[in-house]
Amino acid sequence: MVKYPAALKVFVAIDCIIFGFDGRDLKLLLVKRNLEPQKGNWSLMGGFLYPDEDLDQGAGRIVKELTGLTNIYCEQLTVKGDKNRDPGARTVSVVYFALIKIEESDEELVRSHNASWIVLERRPDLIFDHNQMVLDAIDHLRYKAALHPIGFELLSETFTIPQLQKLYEAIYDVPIDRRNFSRKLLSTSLLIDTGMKNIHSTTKKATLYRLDKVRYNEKFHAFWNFMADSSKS
Amino acid sequence: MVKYPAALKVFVAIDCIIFGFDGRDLKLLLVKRNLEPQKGNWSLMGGFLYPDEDLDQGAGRIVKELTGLTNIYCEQLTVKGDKNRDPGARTVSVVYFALIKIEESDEELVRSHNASWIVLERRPDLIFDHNQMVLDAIDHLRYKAALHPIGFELLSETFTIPQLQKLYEAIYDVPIDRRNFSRKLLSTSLLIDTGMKNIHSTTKKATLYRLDKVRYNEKFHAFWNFMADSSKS
DNA sequence: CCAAAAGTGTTGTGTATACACCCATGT
DNA sequence: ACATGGGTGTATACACAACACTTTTGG
Repeated sequence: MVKYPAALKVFVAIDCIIFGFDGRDLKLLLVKRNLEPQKGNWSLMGGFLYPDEDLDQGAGRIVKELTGLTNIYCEQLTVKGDKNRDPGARTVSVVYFALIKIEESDEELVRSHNASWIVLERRPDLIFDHNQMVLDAIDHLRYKAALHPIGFELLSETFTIPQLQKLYEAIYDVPIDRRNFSRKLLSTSLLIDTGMKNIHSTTKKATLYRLDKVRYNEKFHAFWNFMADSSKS
Repeated sequence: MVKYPAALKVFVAIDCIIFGFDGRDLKLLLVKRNLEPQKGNWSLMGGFLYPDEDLDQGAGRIVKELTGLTNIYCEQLTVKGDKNRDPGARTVSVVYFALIKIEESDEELVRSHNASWIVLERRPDLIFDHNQMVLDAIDHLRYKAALHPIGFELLSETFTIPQLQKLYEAIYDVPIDRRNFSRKLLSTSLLIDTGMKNIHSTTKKATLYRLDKVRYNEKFHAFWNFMADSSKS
């Protein structure tokens, strides 16, 4: 048994960037802090890593605590460890990237944590280096959604192609040709026609599809070449 | 000033996966440990994060200590923090991914650390979760090299197109058509003809190119669509 | 009947692939 | 001269972008 020098120990935090989509805008789930430090300011949902949990477990715990959801899309994004990033103490923060379906999250729970869904472009200034974390996450979302079919994680179980298109237009902030988009999506064979129509429409009712989960898992790792260009590592 | 509970502190290590290419094989720079724990077994080069350094600085320090090199391609890959990953103590390890030009590394220094360049496919079993880290890194290399021109980081300042091709064939373990490869590379306008030829060849001498660093930096983030498919996150 | 949104078709352009052919070099 | 490897050309298929047209629905 070897002893490591205890002076090297640091705090390990986990911060979660939680994206949602309401049909028009991309949103972030942010917390208005009601305890020190930085009480009253906005931040990402986070917490310290517990001694008895793995990193992914910790992220799952934090997301569940805020939204009530368990089986969501959640992946590790980066680690931030600048020596002065948290003025309270040397802290290394593992940043997680989560995509959830807003309407499945527990409103009650969200409110009780003093959190809200905030439109991405209208987000407030965040504490510490959380602003940079969000910028990293937006880059990552654009990068990843261009190559892998993760967009579905932000929509409900059934969705229409026009809804999906609005999502991609929100992610990349560009208009997309309706006809080419539709054809490309249908050719992925990831969509299953439910036979139902979107009854909420006031004009022609769009077809409701659901995701073919088997094909989704098979095809997830294959490149998609979906959006022609994006940015960032 | 707020106090965080000190019991939550953990060790933060940095482990570096260092890739090289010798013209035929992809290689890893691995260390045969000469101190406990796991003395005599192979591992990645690593160390603890110092209290007065940022994470990227720590990775730079560790790579420099082993190779003597400073301005190399080095990016954060993942964080591993399974609660039992290091039996000595709860440790979170930040894994870095580095690409270096083998011939520029300091042989003396490498030897003095009990390290060697080992052909990727013939690597020994590594300690802790280092095997998984290497697998992650190979995936990442394939993924990234398919989209961004990082291959150049593994070749010398001047290189020939056939050399570059051998590198990509090693990365993806597939044969590539010489003519299409050449055309695709030349069309990137990342290559500058040095006017020199590879004098080591025994047949027709290939043209030596060097990287257009300005264009490289401009184009780095644009997708490349280089290899048709790869795998992984 | 008309406006607005959904669905389907066509066509041109560019990019990737699969080939064939010529050139330079050392033995 | 010939074997080996480097360099250039071309035809085909396929994917993508830019378009026009038809259908459904509520008012």
